[in-house]
Amino acid sequence: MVETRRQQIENAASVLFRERGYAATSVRDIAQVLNLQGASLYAHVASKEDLLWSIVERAADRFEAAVAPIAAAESPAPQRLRAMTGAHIRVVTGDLGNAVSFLDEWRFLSPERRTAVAARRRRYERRFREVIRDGVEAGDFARGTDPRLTATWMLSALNGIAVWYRPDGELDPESIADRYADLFLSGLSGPPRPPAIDFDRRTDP
Amino acid sequence: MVETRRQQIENAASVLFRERGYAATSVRDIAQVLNLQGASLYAHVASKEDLLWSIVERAADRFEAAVAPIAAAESPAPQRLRAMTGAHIRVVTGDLGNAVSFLDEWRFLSPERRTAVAARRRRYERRFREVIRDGVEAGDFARGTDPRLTATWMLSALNGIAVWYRPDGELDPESIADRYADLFLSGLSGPPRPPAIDFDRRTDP
DNA sequence: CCTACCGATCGGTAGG
DNA sequence: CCTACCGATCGGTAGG
Repeated sequence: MVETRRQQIENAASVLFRERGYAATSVRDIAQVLNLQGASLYAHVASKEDLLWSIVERAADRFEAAVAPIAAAESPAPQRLRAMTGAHIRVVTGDLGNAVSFLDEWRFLSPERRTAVAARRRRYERRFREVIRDGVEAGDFARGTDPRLTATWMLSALNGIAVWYRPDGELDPESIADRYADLFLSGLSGPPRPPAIDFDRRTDP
Repeated sequence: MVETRRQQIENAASVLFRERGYAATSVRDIAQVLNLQGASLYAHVASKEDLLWSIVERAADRFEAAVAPIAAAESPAPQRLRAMTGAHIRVVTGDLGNAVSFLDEWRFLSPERRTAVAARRRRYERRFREVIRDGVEAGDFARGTDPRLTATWMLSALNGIAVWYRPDGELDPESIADRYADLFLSGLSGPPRPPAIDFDRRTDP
C-alpha cells in the first residue's frame, strides 16, 4: 500500500506533536520535515487541528482494534488482562507519535471533538474496568478491589511508556509487556509466604 | 506568611500551565488572572520561562523534602515504599499545577535548565529504585524484580494522578494512597492461594 | 505545490 | 504597574 501525501503529513505531524507538543509545533515545522512551504500543507489539510483530529482518531481505532477482541474473549480475567496489557503496549510502542497524540495532545482539539475523544477514551478504559470486575467476581483478584481506580492505575502506568520508551533502548515491547503484566497481577509481592488463610474469620454465608 | 506578588503570579501561572500547557499559555493569560496588563508582569518576572523555572524548582524541592527522609529511614522496604507512595501523592494532590509543571511541562525549559531538571528527576527516581532493590535483597519483593523498570512503573502510575485527580472528587488523597500502595505491593493478586512453596526446588546454599 | 500576503497574537522593552 | 509599541511568528488565504 502506498503512503499518501496526507499520510506522510500526518506521520510527520504526530512525531513533532510528541516531541514538542501540539501547541509548540507550527505548521511550518511540519512542512519543513517534508521539504514543503508552510502554506503548501493546506492543499492536503484543512487546518492544523484537523491534522491532530485525524491522528487521534487513527490512534483510537488502533487501540480499540487491538484490545476489544481480547476483552470480549471467554478466557479468565487474569489471562485477558495480561493479553490486553501486551496489546496496549504494542500499539503504544508501535507508533509513539500517534499514541501520545491520542493520550496527551487530544486536549487541544475543539470542544466538540474533545468531547468525542473523551467518550472513546472512557469506553476504552471501561473494557479494562470490566475485566477487573470479572476477575474480582470470579475470585481471581483480591476482594475489595475497586475496578475504576484500578483500571486508572493500570492505564497510567501503561501510558507512561509512551513518554519514556526508546525503540533503540534495552527493553523491547514484549519484555516490557511481560514484566508489566507480572507487576499488575502480582505487584511486588515477594516469595510465597506462609499460609495466610485466616481460619478464625471464616464464615459461611 | 504573606504571599508576595511574585508568588501570586507563579501560582496563577502553574494553574494555567496545568490546564492548557506551558506553550498554549500566554503571559497575558497569566496577567489577566491577577487583573494586570500583560506587560506589567515583567516588573516581577524576567521571562515566561523564568516563571516555569521557579515553579519547577519549587515542586522539585517539595517532592524531595517529602520523600527523601522516608527513603533513607531504617524501616523495611515495603513499609518505606508505602510511605513514599503516600508522600508523593500528597505532594501531587496538594498542588496540582506545581506538580504537573514539574512532571510534564519542564521540557519547555531552556536546554541548560532542562538538563538540570532531568538530573533532579533521575535522583528522585533513584530513591524509589533503591528501596525496591533493598526489598528484593531482603526477600520482601519477588526475586528477579527489575528495580529500574519497577520504579518507572510505579512513578508513571503515581504521576498520572496529577492528570485525573479532582479535589472535589470522591477519593481523597489518603484513600488513593492506601489503595495505590496496596496495588504496588500486592498487585491484583487474589485471595490467599494454596501453599505455593516448591519443596522439590529447595536447596540450601 | 509555490509566492505573496493577511490580521492576530506572541514574548518582551521603553519610558514613565 | 500602565500605555504604547516592537519585531517575530502564528494559522491560514488568494491566486496561480
